[in-house]
Amino acid sequence: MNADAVLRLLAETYPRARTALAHETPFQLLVATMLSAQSTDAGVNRVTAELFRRYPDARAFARLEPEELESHIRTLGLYRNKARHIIATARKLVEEYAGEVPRTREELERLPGVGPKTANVVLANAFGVPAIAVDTHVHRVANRLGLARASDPLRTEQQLMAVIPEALWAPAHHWLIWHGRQVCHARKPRCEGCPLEPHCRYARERASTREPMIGGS
DNA sequence: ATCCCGAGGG
DNA sequence: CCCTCTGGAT
Repeated sequence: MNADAVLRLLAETYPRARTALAHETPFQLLVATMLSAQSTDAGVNRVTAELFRRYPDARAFARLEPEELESHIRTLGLYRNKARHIIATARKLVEEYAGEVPRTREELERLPGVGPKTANVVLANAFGVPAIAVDTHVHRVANRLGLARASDPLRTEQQLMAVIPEALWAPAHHWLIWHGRQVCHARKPRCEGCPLEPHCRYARERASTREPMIGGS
């Protein structure tokens, strides 16, 4: 593997890759992240622009009826679960945290509809807590590049944090996800034109064996 | 037709 | 561990 090269390329391509969820407060980032499952940033940003204008904070969301929220987020998929969870979380925030978002992983994961991935995104992007959330894409890309080698997401996160300088953890998280979606697909990766191809173990195996051993997920 | 930046529930 | 929820992108 070639961690230095990967990190250098990461720094170069990151500004173009950044597809952050639009938000102005930790609560808004929490909601946007909960909406992002099985959806695109563009789609989420499109609905939250209107949503956050009308319902800017946890207190406003806590008063929402599910049907009302569903009508805003229907195009994002999984809308019933998302609406139910977001409202339940908003109500819990109002009742137990004075409408604010808690800052610990344990408290975040106790909110309805908030799991390890969502908690990590909020911790890293709203509260500056060092973390690299490992999802399907992060895991696959890291494996292919040789930055991490594990079937266990926790182990992968630790390996990534060991290889990547702390200042780059947040960018790396965004970049790995973006790259996994746009370029390094599970099935049909677009290795042609990928700036990492010369450093990528997967690309090498793919070129030589026609059936690479390093897979997705 | 197939896959998805996830969580809850059986 | 496996299933389900959903529309949208490819």
